[in-house]
Amino acid sequence: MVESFSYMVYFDILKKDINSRARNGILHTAHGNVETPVFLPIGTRGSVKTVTNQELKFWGAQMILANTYHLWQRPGDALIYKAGGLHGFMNWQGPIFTDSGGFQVYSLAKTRKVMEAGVLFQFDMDGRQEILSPEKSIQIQANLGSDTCLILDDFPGYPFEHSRSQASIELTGRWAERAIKEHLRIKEFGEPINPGQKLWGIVQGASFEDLRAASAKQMTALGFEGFAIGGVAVGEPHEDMMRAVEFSQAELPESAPKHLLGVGTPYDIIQAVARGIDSFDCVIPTREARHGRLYISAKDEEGREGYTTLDIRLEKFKEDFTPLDNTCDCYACLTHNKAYIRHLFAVDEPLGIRLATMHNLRFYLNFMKKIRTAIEYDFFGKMLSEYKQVE
RNA sequence: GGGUAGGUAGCGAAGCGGUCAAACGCAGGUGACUGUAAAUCACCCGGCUCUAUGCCUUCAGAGGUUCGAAUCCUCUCCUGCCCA
Repeated sequence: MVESFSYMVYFDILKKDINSRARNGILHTAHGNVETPVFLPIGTRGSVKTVTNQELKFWGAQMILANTYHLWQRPGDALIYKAGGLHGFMNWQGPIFTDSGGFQVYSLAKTRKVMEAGVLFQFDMDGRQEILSPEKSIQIQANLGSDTCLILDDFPGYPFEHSRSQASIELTGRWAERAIKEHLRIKEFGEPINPGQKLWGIVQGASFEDLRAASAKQMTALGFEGFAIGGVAVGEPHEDMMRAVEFSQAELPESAPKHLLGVGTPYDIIQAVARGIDSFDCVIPTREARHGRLYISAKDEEGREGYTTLDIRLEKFKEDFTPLDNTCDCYACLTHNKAYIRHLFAVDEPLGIRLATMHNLRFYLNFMKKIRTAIEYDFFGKMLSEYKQVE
């Protein structure tokens, strides 16, 4: 877009790890700074399920992710625009990242049709059909006023096939050009709610080196202000995901901020940080919390720090009056014990999933803080080599 | 003492002559969940094993009828309710 554009304008790299591509940075947005590497809790429909903005902020959430497709369907971007954009509507003062609806092209594959013009969706709420085009996605995101928005993209599920993935990067590339034009048109002639909104490109190409490289080069050439790596965490092995990250990031500007879409487990995250990823979003901590799965710190036989999970619904916790995680400083751990939280799940008390959600989010947010600290004080290499899921 | 309704897998509860190891719910268990159609979903839940259109032991107990019984008959035990 702008030839002289410098990522330094809004992304500062403060520190680089000596032994890996991990780095600490600050992303400057119209709604404040974000320390990276960062994890974005997901608030698909304008709410991080069961939790308040005040709580999120208190626990250390810096930026949240919302969804174009779902907010478009209900309550509609026109209404959100009137409310002062998503920031005003949900009264979240911090930065917001919006997904383009591209993920729904994948997750709602049964009820949509991909065409060159865009994607024809049949809304699950009322059955009406609408086309989400690359331009439409940008218009909606402009009305939402997110700080970082994404191009509409297309990607296949797993297992990967070269020809299908090639078609996806080509289509995504054509859509990317249309998205940029629309983004610039709105900035120049429209009345965007957030003039500081940045549009990021998305690299696709599954785990194929040539496709990831081609896609990354194309996105870079198009001059995006940041890059997301997509099409991962669709069922492929962890190693394939890391290959996708490596192949993509190898052809992206080092100084640009990079987001890994939809990832992941703590292990996926730390491995991706080591490969140069600056931000993440994932439903794991929130969704799994509602399903009773809690992430807690744990050490292996050798005393190395990692994490494990537990299912709080199990009968074995019926009389366990100890905290979920005695190294955790979340409200749930400081105030309640396993037996009580298990009871709340057993009788379907909403407080159960709320406590579980706050714990998992706090766990993830603390985990990212540990990563930032490790990079800052030069022990990221040690942390990286030791941190994994222990049974 | 008389009458009446019942006794089914851990619990509740269907079934009322074959297609019944027995619906369904709960409890219990296992597994999923990665840019949220997910406070959800799948599977297991008498025993054995080659996990199967397989075998064994079950529907209070005993004994019958029948080719065949959780289902019908007789007696016994137990429980709720009503009458004395």
